[in-house]
This record gives sequence, C-alpha cells and structure tokens, in this order.
Amino acid sequence: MEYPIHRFRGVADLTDREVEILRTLGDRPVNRAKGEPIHREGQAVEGFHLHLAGWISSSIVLASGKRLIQKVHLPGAMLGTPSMVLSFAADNLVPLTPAVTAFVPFKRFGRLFVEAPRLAALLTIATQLERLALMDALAVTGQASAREQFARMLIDFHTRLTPIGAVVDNSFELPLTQEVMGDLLGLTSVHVNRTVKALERDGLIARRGQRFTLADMPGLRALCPLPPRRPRFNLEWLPPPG
Amino acid sequence: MEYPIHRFRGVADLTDREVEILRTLGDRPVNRAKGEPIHREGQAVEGFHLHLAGWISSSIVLASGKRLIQKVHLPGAMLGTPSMVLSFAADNLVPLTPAVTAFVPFKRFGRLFVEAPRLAALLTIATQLERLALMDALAVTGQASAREQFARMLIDFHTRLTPIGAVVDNSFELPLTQEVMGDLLGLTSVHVNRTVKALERDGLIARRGQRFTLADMPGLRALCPLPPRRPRFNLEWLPPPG
DNA sequence: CGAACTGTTGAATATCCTCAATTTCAGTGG
DNA sequence: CCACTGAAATTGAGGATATTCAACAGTTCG
Repeated sequence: MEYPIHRFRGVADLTDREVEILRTLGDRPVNRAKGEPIHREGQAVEGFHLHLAGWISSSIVLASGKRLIQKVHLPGAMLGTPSMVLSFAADNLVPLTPAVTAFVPFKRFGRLFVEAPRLAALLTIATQLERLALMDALAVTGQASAREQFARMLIDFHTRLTPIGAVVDNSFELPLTQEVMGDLLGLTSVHVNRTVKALERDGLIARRGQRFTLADMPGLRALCPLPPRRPRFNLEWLPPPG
Repeated sequence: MEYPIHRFRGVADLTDREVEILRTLGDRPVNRAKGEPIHREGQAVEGFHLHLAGWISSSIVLASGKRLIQKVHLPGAMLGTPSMVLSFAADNLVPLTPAVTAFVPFKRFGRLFVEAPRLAALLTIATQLERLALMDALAVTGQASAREQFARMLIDFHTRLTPIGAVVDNSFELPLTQEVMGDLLGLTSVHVNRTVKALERDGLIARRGQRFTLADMPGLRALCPLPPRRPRFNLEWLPPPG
C-alpha cells in the first residue's frame, strides 16, 4: 500500500524525484485495528505517521474527562506532526475503522529541508492548511448552533471524500457513532441525535444505517456558517523544484 | 523597531547569520492604529506581517454575522501566514491597541527554504505551535464552561506575557473589552461580565481597570481544563545550522 | 460637558445537557 | 434458526448554562 499524495499534487506539480522521495518517506505500512491507539497524549514521540487507509481521529482529553475530537483524518493526511515540537504527544490518535499508517522518523523529515527544499515547503503548506481547518472549526464550534455545525460537518466530509472517490450521488458512508460526532462538534450524543432527526424530518438529509445522503445541498449550504476554503494551486513563491 | 525573535531562540540556538536573516526579513516597520484592519477576510494577500509591538486580533466572521477571535497575538508573532496557501486572506487582522508590524512578501519567505533551511524549519515549527494552540483552544471552547475557559485565558496571557516582561506580581494589563473577550471565548459580553464578577467574588482574581491580578494561582490552575504545553528546546532532528 | 463606548445588572428565554429508560441492530453462540 | 448480548440509537422529562433584550451606570475623550 502506498501513500496517497493527491494533496500535494493539489498544490504544485511535483517532479519525478519529489514523487519518489514522498513515496519512500515512510517505513513499511502498519495495519491498525479499530480503537487501538496509534499514540496517546503524553507519550514520547520520535516521528509522525503517513495516513494510508481508514478513518483516524485525533482527540484531546480535558481535565474533566471530556474529550474533543480535533479532527477526523482521511487517507493522505500526516498524523501527529504537531507533536514534533514537543517531548510528548499532543493528541490521541485512534482509528475509527481498520486503518493503515506508515511511520516517518522526525530525523528523516528534517533532512527534507536540505535535500528537497520545495517538498519541505509543501509540508509547511500542508500544516498551514490544517491550521486553517482548525481556525474554521474553532469559529464554528464557538459561534454556531448544533444544526449549523452538523450541516457544516456533512459538507466538509462531502468535500473531503469526493477526491478519494467515496461520494456517489451526494451520498457517502460515515463510520462515526453519534457519540464520536458529538465529541467532534462539542455536543452530547443525545443532542447530536436530536439534531440529525430534525435535519431528516426537514428533508435536508436522508440516512440508511451509516450512509448519509445530502438530499438538499442548497439547503445545507445555506445552513453552513462558513464558505468552503479554496486552496491555491501552483503558488509562485515556492522555491524551485529540486 | 526590531523584530523580537525570542520565540525562535526558544526552540534552537541561532547562528549569527540566522539572526541577521531574521532581522532583515521584514520591510520597514509600519505603525497601525487601534481598530484599523491590517487586512480583511477575502482580500488578496502577497505576504505576511511580523508583529513588532501592540496587541493584534485575528478573527473570522460567520455568515450569521457572529465573530470569533481565533487568537490575540503578541509581539514576536507572524501574522497572516495561514493565508499563504490561499488567494484571499483567511482572517481579519485588527489591532486592539496601537501596534507596529513589518511586511514580508511570500517570495522572500520562499527563498528561505533554499538559503537558510534550518530557519525555514523553525518557521514550520512556529506554525505547528500555532496549530497546537488552536487545537487546545478548540478543545476548551467545545467542552469547557465559561468559568474554566476564562481561567484558561488568563493563565494563557500570563504565560505569554511573562517572557516579554509584561507581568509583575501575577498582575498584567489586559487591553481587551469584555466584548472582545467574549468573541475570543465564544461567549457573549454579558456572560463574560457575569463570569468575571463571579471569579472576583470568589477571590480568584482582582481587577483595577484593565489590570488583572491572578490572586489565587493554584485555584485558577485547578480550574484550567488543560495543562500548559511545554515546547521542546533544541530539537535534534532539525537540519544543521546554515 | 456631552457623546459614545464600556461595564453592570435583572428578567425572561433558548439551547443544550443530564439522567434515565427503551428500542434497534449487528454479531455470537447454542 | 433463534435467543442472547452489548453497543448504538432514540425518546422523554427536567435542569443548567448561556443568550437575548433591556435598562442604567461609569469612563473616556474630544
């Protein structure tokens, strides 16, 4: 199994050499069982993980015991990079489905800055994109209603699942329990349930098991508290391809 | 006025050449009036800003008109870097006090990756630290009570103001209106006021105008929903100094 | 000194949470 | 094939936290 690099291609045309470096960046792929933590808050970390398959959550636990899922990652992500500035992991990485990851020691990552400067810049860009996602999540969590948040979550998954071919007719599998959705949005599972049922009743969405159909896209978009971000292709300030 | 580089020194020993590059990174400093936007959401951007003096907020406005202040920046920050992956600015940068900034075109920033790889890596690290701050803010905004959030905000400012010498006897000036604090925490100004008064009544803090005194640090820390982050000094995976 | 902003307080309300019970469903073993 | 199990989804009732609306006091600044 190989690292899906569609996210980098989305930002710049990669040279063959750069593609080769990306493909050989990680160690041998590792299978991860659902629910088995990849790393835990507070553990020492020596590298990050390339996300090859499955759904993986990154969460933080508060003193009160409450958990917030900071992001649900999809294949192509780099997991655990925020911890590269710490002695101990900042978050809990837990697969929500069976998943596959490949380890990248920070040392190998550090060499990129010398050996493939443009690739290093692209990784910086990937980090900025994650930061933007967090900014938006923070704004929405802080100021939007449960209904608005839920609509945004659905459209966000719709947007992110499309490039990996997991959306058909505005319909996709969402392998998250309502409790997980609650931890992702900062709501209780009870309130998530009431919100889902309300959206269904109003004809905005339909469900069959964990398959969600966005029945009324204009309606959902109107509910969305924020417009989608449009990353820029081929940034002209990047260093020359190496 | 010069760019305060204490944040980078906090992560690695800089060489003279690196210090020199950092000091000459920005254009001539510009004075910013309180309330005069440095840039607005949706505007085209060609670079970011080094933060030399004053307090500057970065905010996002939702479709509903509600505003969330994503972060209140202090001198030493790099402002507007998330927008480097977009055609249009992601946030509104507005000084909360008179402030000074210096512009850095993205082109000049991009050259760093070739000319000073370790410095480029340090800027990546700065971004990861901001990302961590957002992760924590998201967790707290999503799951903590107003009282807990407020305690955390105070301890956060205490921590960040200390290295720039703005804290004396657990006491510091906080040039934010209660409405700004509300937008920062995802609360209304009315509820911020009630929360402040309650903390005062309980002897956890004292106020005189905008000067806050953290009268009961242990009590405030106990209220904090998250422990403080401890960035690591001298990361051994960084590329060699250039 | 007056205007505008900020802070403060009360009353009514809304949203979301907590607790608890019940139903549904997928998977297991008899 | 069916009962059994545990997890997840669903629903109701009551309560807590935070919002909204509104009024008023205090500050700042031209």
